[in-house]
Amino acid sequence: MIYRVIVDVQSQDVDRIFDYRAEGDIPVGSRVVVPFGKKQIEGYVVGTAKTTDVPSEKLKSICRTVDALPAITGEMLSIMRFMQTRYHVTAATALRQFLPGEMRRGTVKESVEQFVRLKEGLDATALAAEETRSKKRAELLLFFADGKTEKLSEARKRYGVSAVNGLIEKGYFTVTEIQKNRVPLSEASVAATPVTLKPTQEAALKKINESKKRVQLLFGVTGSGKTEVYLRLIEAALSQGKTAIMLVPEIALTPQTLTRLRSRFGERVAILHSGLSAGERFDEWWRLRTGKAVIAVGARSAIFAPLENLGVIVVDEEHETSYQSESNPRYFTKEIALHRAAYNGCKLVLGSATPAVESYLSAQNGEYELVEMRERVNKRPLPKMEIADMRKEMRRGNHTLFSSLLKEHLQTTLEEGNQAILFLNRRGYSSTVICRDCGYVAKCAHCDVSLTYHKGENRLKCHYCNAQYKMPELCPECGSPHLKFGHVGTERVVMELQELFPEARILRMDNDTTRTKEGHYKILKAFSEKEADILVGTQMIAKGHDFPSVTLVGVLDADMGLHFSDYRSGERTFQLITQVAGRSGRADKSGKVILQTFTPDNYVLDFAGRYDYESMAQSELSLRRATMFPPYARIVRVLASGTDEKKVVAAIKTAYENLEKVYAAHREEFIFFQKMKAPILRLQTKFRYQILMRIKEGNTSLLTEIYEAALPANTPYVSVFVEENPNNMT
DNA sequence: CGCGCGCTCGGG
DNA sequence: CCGAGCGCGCGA
Repeated sequence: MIYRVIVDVQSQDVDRIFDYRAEGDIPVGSRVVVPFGKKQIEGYVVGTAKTTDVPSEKLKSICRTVDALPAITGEMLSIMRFMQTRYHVTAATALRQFLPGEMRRGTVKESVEQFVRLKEGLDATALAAEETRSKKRAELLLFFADGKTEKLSEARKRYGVSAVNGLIEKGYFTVTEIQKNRVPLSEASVAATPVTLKPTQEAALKKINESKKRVQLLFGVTGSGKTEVYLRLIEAALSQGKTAIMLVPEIALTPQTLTRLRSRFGERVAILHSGLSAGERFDEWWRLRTGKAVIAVGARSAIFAPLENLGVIVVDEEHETSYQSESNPRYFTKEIALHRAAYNGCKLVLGSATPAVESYLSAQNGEYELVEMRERVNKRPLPKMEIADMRKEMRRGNHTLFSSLLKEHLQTTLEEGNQAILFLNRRGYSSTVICRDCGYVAKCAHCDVSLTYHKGENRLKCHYCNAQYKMPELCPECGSPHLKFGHVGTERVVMELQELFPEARILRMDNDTTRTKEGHYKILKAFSEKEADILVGTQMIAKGHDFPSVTLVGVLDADMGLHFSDYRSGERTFQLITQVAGRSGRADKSGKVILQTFTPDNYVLDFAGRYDYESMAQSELSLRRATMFPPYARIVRVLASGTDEKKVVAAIKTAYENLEKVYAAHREEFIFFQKMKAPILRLQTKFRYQILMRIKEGNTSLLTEIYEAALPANTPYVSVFVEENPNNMT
C-alpha cells in the first residue's frame, strides 16, 4: 500500500505530499515516523493510494506509527486544506495547530515528577572520597548525605546531567516517580444551580433554535445574560450526544468563566489555554480526543480542539481583536469556526454587546441571524454616562488628571463605601521623556519608539520589546537637568489619586502588575473582596468581570484612540467605553460613568454616552462605504522584516515587482497600492518595510494572486508575509 | 593550494 | 527545515 504523507517541517520547500510504502494497515490521520533525507522525522498520513509516480528505487518505507489512535481526524484534514488555500500556510503549519506542542516534541511524560535520594545504607561521605576524578560527583554525594530527597530535574540542574546519571547508573540512588494531579480547577465541580431563564433569554434561545441560518449574531447588552444562553445551547448539544466549543477572548479567560462552566458540566469540560502546564495541556487535549471531555473552552487556539460531531460553536465577545492571529499561521478564528460549523452541520453563535460592525452588516444583509437581547437580567437601566469636558477644566485652572465631576463622584462613592474603577489605556508613569532644553526624546535602542518611564523601578522601558534602561538624571544629549514627562500612564494616575484621596485603598492592574503567574486573578480577587476602593487599570479591566459594589467608572481619556488614523478607532472607542461602562452598577446598586475628554462633541462619544450601538454602526458603515474601507474593501499589507536593512529592502523590492504585475492586471480592483517604510521602521532590532494595498471586497482569486506574488520574496534573512485587515499597523 | 562559508538544491 | 555538494575568496 502507498501512503501519502505530509512531513512535519514548516517550510514552503517541502510543503507537498510525499509517498511512502508500508506493510499492514495504517489509518489516515496517523502520525508516523518516516525516513526523510538523511534523517528520520515525523509526518502525518493524509491519504492512501494504490500506485504512485515516484520511481520505486526512490520510494521508502514508513518506519512506524507514533500513537495508538490517529491524532488527526478527517475534519482536521478538511480544516488543513481550508487553511492552505485561504491563508497560504503550509500543511504542516496547519496540522500543528491541532496537536499540543508537547505531543510533537514527545515530552508528554511531564505528568510524572521524578525524585532521587541516596540508597539506604550507603555512606555518602565515604563514596564521595572515592570520587577523586569528578568534583561534581563528590559534591553531589555530599549534598544527599543527610538522606534528603530532591527533584531529579533539580539535581541535574545543580550538578550536571552526566554526574547525576553516572551515579544513578552506579546504583547509588533511588529514583521514585510521583504522578502529578493535572486536572486544572478540578475543585470547582460543584453541582449545577438551576437557573430560570428570563423572557428575553428564552426568546433568544427560541430564535436561535428555530433559525435556519448557520451563523447567529447574539447581540445582547452588557448584563443581559448571554452566558446563560450559551450554556443552554451547549447543554442542548450534549443532550443530542454532540460536542461543543466555546471561545472566549484571552483576557476574559477568568476563573469565573471556567468555574461557571465546570459547575454546570463538571468533568466534561476541557480547558485549552496557554496558562496550563505542558502536561495539563496534553491531558486536556487527550480527554477531548478520546471523548472523555466533550466541551472545549479556551481562547483563539481552542477552535482547533480535537472534537468530533460538534453540536454548537460559541464565540463570546466576537468583536475582540484577539480572535485574529497576528503571527504564523495568521488566521481569522471566526472563519475557521464557520468552516467547522458547516462541516458538522451545526450553528456558530457569535455573541457581543458591541458586535464588530462587519458582523452587524452581515446580520443586516440577512447572512447572519440577528438575535437581540436588549434587557438586563436585573432589569436595571444601564449606568448613566456623563461627559466631563477637560478643555473647560483646563480653562478653570484644573490641570490635574481628574475633572471636578469625577472628583466629586469619587468622593461620594468612597463615602458610601462603594467601589470605583478608573480606566486609562496607557501603562507606566509617563509614555515619553523629553528634554525641555534640546528636545531630546528617550528612545529604544532596538525599536523606533519612545520609552516609557516607570517610576516604581525608576527605569525606562520599551513597550514593544521589553528592553529596560536606567533613567538618566541629566539629558544625555545636552546635559540639561530639565527632563519632562509626556503622556500620563496608570502608574502616575495611582500616585496622583493617592494624593487626592490619602485614605483610599488603590489597586493598579495593567501588564506591569499582572506579570507574575496568576497576578491577574489575584488583583481581581482582592478587588472583588473589597480589599481596595479604587481599581486603576488599562484595557484588561474592561472585560466581563462582575464587581457588585462598583458604582462608578471613570474613563480618564475617552478620546484617546480617536486620534489614531486607524479606520477602526471610532468603533473601538465605542466598544471600549461600552464595555468599561458595563462594569458599573452590576448588582442591586445603580451605577454612574464619567467620560473625560478634550473632544466632547465627537459623534462616537455621543453614541457611546447614549448606548446607541445602531447609530454608531450605521454611521461607521456609511463612512467606510464612502472611503472604501473594510468591510467594503480589504486592506492587504505585505511586510518584510529582518535585521539586515539592505536585504529587507531587496526583499520588499522583489515582492513589489511581482505585485506590480498583479496590480497592472487588475487595476480596477485596487483602491490603493504603495510601497513604503512601515510606520515603525525598526522593531526588536528588525527593519520593516511594507507594501500597502486596498482591494475591493469579495475577490478571492485576486487575494490568492497577491499571496503568490509576495511569498516567494521570502529569504532565510528576511521574512515576508501577508496580513489582511491587520489590527495594528505598527 | 586548501579550507571555510554561503548559496543552491533535493528530500518520496 | 536540514544536510550535501560546490564554487569562490582569503590566508598561509
